[in-house]
Amino acid sequence: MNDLLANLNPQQQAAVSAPDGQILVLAGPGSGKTRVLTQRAAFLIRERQVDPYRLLAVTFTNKAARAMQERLQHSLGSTLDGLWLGTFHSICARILRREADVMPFTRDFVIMDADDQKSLVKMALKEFNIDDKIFPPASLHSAISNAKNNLTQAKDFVAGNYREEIVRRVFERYEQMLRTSNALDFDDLLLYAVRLLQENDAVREKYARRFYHVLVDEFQDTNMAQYELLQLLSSHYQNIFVVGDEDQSIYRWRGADYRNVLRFQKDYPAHETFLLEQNYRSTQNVLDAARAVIDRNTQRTPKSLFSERGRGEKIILFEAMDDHAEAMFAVETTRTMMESKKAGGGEIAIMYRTNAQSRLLEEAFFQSRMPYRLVGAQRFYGRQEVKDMIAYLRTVQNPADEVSLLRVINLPPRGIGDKTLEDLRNIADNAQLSMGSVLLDLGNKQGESQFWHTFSGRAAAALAGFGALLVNWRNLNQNILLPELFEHILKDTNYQEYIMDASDVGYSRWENVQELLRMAYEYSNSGLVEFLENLALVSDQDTLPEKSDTPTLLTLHAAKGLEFKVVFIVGLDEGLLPHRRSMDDPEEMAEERRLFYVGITRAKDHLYLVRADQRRNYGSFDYSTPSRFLEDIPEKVLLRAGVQYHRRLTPSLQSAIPRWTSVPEKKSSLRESARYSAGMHVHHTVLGSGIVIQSKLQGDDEIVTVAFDKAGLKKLSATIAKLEIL
DNA sequence: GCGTTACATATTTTT
DNA sequence: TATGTAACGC
Repeated sequence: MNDLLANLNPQQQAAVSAPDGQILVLAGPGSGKTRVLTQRAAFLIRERQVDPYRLLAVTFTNKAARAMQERLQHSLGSTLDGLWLGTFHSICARILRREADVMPFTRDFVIMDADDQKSLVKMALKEFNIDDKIFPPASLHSAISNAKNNLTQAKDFVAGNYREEIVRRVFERYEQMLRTSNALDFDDLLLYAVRLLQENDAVREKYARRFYHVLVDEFQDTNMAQYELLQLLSSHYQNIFVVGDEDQSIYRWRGADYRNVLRFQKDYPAHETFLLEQNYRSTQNVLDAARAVIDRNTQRTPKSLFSERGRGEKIILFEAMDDHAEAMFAVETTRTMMESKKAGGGEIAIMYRTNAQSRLLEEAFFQSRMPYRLVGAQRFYGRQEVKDMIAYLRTVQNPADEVSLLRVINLPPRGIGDKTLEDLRNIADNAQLSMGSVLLDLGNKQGESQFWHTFSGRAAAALAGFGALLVNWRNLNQNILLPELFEHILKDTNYQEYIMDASDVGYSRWENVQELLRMAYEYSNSGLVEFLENLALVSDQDTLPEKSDTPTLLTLHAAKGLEFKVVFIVGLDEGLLPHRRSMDDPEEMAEERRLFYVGITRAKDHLYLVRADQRRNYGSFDYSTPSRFLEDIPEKVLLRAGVQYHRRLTPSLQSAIPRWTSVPEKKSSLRESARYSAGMHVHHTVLGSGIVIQSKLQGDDEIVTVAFDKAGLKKLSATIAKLEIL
């Protein structure tokens, strides 16, 4: 019967075939977590004859949802008709659109993204004349978001001090603006869904009786609203299967609370816990380091990860002279590994704490003339031109959406300035209508509109002109396919002309617009509502090229869920990792530790931990000290290299540490006679001064790689080139 | 409405 | 340091 269980270890099998009820699977990194979740779904469908229709599977990312869908299809080969599988947000959006009748918005509500949310907060601040220096919009928004994640609505928000009173007022106005715009923000999707299920017995029963089994991925990252949602949806049958790892919770700042794992255990005394401790990814050395780091966190379920892959290579701890040398080391070592076929480019990743750190790495790649892939940063959906077009589409779907309307109403410039907008705003307010409704009225009736004469002649004409466009697009939307509507908008607005200036920036902008248009073609069969929802709920992460043969640069956050044969973690200095902003809060410090843990456990075979003794901060050069996390890694799994000042270590310890070295993987051929070592400052009569990146012995010669200040990177033979050690 | 300049600001960003 | 944004002047 059980080819479903065939390739699973006993722990995994037990979890997959666990009885009904509440099941908690705590799965270490690389222990086959996703596999267990997928097989559990397959098992329920095939072995327990659960109709897919009665199954709900929830993930955090679209990527994870898609992966699960594909695997499930693969292992069942049958149809998954009726199965609900999606992200928390998409599932909530689905429920809310279905039940919109009883909600304070209509079925075709739009979803506000992070930028829109920020705009709304700014608009509220402006209205209230609040100084955005004293109350930064970002901090107010995060206060609002936190409240919502904890299921507090504006009307329930109680202010305990002056600051909170400001928050309360902005919150209220923000909420009002969302309502009049017929819009929900990300947090609302969860919040309203939970409220609906809590307050409306009929609706709750409908869903709870449908979902015989609920399955959840990345459970440690759930916030309070998500936890409640799961409880409500599984409230009838109480069959809930959650998979997670407290040690990989790195989204606390977004409301994620790994203590939901503890709450689960408390809320469901009859639950069963399964621990997945066998790691199929990393060598034992990597796991030992990871464990040493994470063991210092409390409030977690102790796990002892083990691997049958053997000890493996030691972990290289490279201390560079400065941040340039750090980048150079990572890139040069990458090159060496690729050239010697130790690893393909696609199997190598360089990870860092902050996006800003990618710059030096990119420069180093550029200098070495090597291609690389940068994850994150350039966000397609964040591009001005993409946002413009989305705003047009959103205005067509929902003219009440003020953020979008204001974005496009004078774009390209069509003579609707601030003064006109102010009038429009007042007239709309007086008539108790949205600005969009007034525009539509003007567009429809032109001079006959009751509003026409409330504006000056020019303004009325300009507004009516745009209103007419909007009316037309809305009609088109009823009658033609989405991509055609899109093309009409482009044509009517001369948008191409507007963004296509002579520069190549203009051209790439136009390309982005066309890419969006291509995506619209894929929605020919569904429509505008679906297209917009997807744009809001699908991130750039999902559009990343899956496979590549070039090394990857990415933040530690972006690395979660991935694995690479070779991993570099750079910037292992106090202030960077752990980040300086986490210093005064133990919870945040614990999260920095988990972040490091996540990074370490991405490595299959080779792990390089890299830091720099001196790095450029904003303006100035600063000395830095090694990350405190490095101290926890047992010396026996480490191989140290690079310059070592060890200001933090006692003299006795210093002598215990081998002082050396050169390129680690060549250590067998290393001889005492190596004159140069990484980090040394050297001078060459022709090439000038520079820093030694690496040095390896080759026969009787020594090949030294030097990064020259002016001449760039050179490989030199020590017997021929005269290199003076400074 | 647009381009310039001065100025503040600099963590992570699943949806 | 460098980057993005706000305010200013044309």
